[in-house]
Amino acid sequence: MNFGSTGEMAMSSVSAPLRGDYGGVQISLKDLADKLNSKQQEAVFLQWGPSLVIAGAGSGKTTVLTRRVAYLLSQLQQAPHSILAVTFTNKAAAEMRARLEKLVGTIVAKQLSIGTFHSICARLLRYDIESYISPEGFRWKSNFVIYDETESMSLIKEAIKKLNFDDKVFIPKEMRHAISAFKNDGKSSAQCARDAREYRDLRVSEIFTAYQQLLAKNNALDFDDLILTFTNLLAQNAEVRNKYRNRYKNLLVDEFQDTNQSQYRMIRLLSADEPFQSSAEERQRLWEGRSLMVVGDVDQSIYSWRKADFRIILGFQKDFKDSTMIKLEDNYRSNETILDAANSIIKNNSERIDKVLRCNRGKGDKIQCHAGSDEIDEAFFVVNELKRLKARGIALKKCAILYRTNSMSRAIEEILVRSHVPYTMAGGTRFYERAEIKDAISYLKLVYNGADGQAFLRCINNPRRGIGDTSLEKVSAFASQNGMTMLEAANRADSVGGLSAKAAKGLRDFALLVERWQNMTAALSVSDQLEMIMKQSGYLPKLEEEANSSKEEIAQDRVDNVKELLAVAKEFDSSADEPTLEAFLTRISLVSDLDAIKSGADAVTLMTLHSAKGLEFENVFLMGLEEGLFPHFRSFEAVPLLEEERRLMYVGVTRAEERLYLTWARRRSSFAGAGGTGTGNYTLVSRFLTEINPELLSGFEEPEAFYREPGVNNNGRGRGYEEGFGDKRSRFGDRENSSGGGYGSRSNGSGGYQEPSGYRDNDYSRGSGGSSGYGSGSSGGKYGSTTSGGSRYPQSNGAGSKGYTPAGQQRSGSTSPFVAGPSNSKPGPISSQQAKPRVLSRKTGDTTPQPIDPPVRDAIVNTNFEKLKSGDRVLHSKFGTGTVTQVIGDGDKELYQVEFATVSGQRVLDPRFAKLVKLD
DNA sequence: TGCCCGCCCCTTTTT
DNA sequence: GGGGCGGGCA
Repeated sequence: MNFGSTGEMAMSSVSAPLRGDYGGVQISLKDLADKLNSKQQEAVFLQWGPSLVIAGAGSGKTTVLTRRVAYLLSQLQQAPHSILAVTFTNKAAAEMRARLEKLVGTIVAKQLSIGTFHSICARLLRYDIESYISPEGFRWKSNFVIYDETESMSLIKEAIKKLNFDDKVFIPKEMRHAISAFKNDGKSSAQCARDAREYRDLRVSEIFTAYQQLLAKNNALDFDDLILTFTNLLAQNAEVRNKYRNRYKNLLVDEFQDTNQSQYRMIRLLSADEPFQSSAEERQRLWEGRSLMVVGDVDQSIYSWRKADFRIILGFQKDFKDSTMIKLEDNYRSNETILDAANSIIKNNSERIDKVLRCNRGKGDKIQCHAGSDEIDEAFFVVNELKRLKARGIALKKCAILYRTNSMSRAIEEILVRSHVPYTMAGGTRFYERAEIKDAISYLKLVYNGADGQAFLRCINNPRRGIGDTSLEKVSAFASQNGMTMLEAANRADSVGGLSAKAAKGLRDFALLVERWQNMTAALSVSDQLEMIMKQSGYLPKLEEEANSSKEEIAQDRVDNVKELLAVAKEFDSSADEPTLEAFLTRISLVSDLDAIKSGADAVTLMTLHSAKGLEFENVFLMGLEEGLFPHFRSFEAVPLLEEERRLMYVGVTRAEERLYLTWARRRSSFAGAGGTGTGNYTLVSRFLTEINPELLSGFEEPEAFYREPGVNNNGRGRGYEEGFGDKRSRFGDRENSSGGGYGSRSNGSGGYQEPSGYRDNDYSRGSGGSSGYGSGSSGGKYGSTTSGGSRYPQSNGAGSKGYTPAGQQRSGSTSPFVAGPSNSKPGPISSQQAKPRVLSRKTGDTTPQPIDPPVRDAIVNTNFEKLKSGDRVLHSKFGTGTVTQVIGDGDKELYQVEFATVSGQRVLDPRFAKLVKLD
């Protein structure tokens, strides 16, 4: 494949549509080309036909896409409704729309179809799904609902149960995953049944079929169905296919590297008749008046777990023979240091399109690295750097904290809250996943689609209507016997045998209530409906009563959340183009919390690396750079998985414009982290960090050297954290210079510290012994990797990583000058115990110079805990809320006596260690 | 029917 | 270490 050529410019000339069709957008070529480089211009000014734009990180991809749309409108005189732009997230869609509004005006922009694959498919299916019959013979009605993971999971369970399969053998979660994978590959259950060769495959296909049947029965689709169903519909129904083909003559697809087979098939079906076999002339005729532009970057493909397949992008030119390829390699986002780091990381991957990011900016600061002693310490480092940046006049909203897994947000959040640094977070406890929100939405879903059994079950006895599981089973059986929905069966509760009078009445009353709401749908706005339903159902009164009577604050939160949903509905009523219940439910089903990030307030942004794709920040903190966490231990199994992790690292690094911080914790106490079995595992720094040219880094040493730091660190940290970068750099530079011989004297001067490379060794052996650490050795174990022996590294990391060796193996312990350390630490066999005395010695006020871990925490904790006074209300992570009853001591040694409602008696807490958050 | 206890699994990443 | 779910008991 020749990725070097840029191909032909045009396939044909413009054929002008009727005047006015294109909304009268007039933008001159000069304006369209303004500030674009030649490659960008080339992409914007392409004529008809298919094209592939390889757009490196920060290469102005979104600008090209929006200008391209403007060009289609103004120069190729395309009608706004002929343009379909597909993005990967709702947020990206919103941003593209906003930028287009500025470019071509609100009225025209409103007529453009911009959205995610899911939202576009959901919208189009509303019109045409009734003409669709699935390969299994199932049908849906236009008022289908979209099932989220939980709802789809209960259907999976139901399917397994219905088939009398053992859910220990066919684990629902695995089944759901398998079915999702099939769907993303474009496979129906009928196809799976045909393809099945083994017993298990066949059973899985049966579960798949049963699941689809249940979905149809509930008139529901899951996320994957949205795309697959629409794609199948296009393939199946020529009339529908032609309708959309004639309408959407100009397709643009962003983040094309994250497209899966099902999505790609949809694009092909929409774009032009199979161009694969035809002659060049035929193809030219087919593409006359049509265009397709896909934009992507293989190096940023991070969704293979969702069956995204970046090989699609590699094969695009084969599938679309006449496609033009343009590479955008000029990066306008990051400084040279950051780009060099990004390039040095990604070059370790084998499967890529050759591409180099060229820098258009200055060198910039070195990348700041920091090893925290644990995740709290790591978080403190980040927060203190944030504060320092802020003090230098840098707005918090220009900063982002990125991490591999959502669970990592807890530590940093805690410190942010405690330090009064405002933040916004994507993900975490999701609003739409809260029980009360799902309850409220279920009521709406049931009103909208009476067939929705999941919604029915969620609402029927909530609030209590005296209808228990036994009664519901009878209703359910009656419903399926008579081909009814649960709601219909409830309406005929009298005919259902064996119900108590109370249950029967409850069911009937409920059915009537829902019916009444259904009749009022057309007359009321969404928010009015929701408000009415919440009141008349007794749901909101119940919550309010709980909030009033219960001492739990959570009860009040529930009320507030429902009111928040009401506010969302009100906002929707006033802003949506089509403020219908249907549109509201569709939107709610497809939003993610990523979309909710506010850009107004000055707050630091917290999100996962995945969520960060497509965004940019002046200052980026990348946390948790530890083997097992990032790269995640699940990726150790195979090279392609590891390469995806590396791409994720590449994405993270290239988010930064000016400053990049890379941090990790030498010990992580969360359950996850190093993939261990629980508390306090020692970690290894991520291999990705070692892949970066050391000259670009400040504060990073090869792992075995970490533990020689004490002398240096004491000096440095004695001066606290309120110093500039320059200081730090020189400090580390110092150490670099002295590496080789200077440690001996240094250690004497500082009292030294037990060389701990041994305990790391020891930690390994514990790890491989199976009790802790990752790669627990057992091949069948949940966390078992392909790791063998004492090495925690997979055997398969040959693909480009620089032969990284764990520190403990490189240096086997006793050659270090530190071994002959202070008298209070014994040389010789090193046990894991020795990790602990470091902390203990601190507490006893030992005057010997401190090892590296505690001073970090202390230096920061001392200066940052919040001064409390008697009467203050505080929140403790474990004991809940309480009131300060007494302040003991003063200054940095203040202790607080706190009375907690949940814990009998009072407790004296040291604010330096206890996590106390003042409640305002 | 509702509550409580104990167990199990969890922590990739998202539409 | 914790949350969610299921089973058993009041």
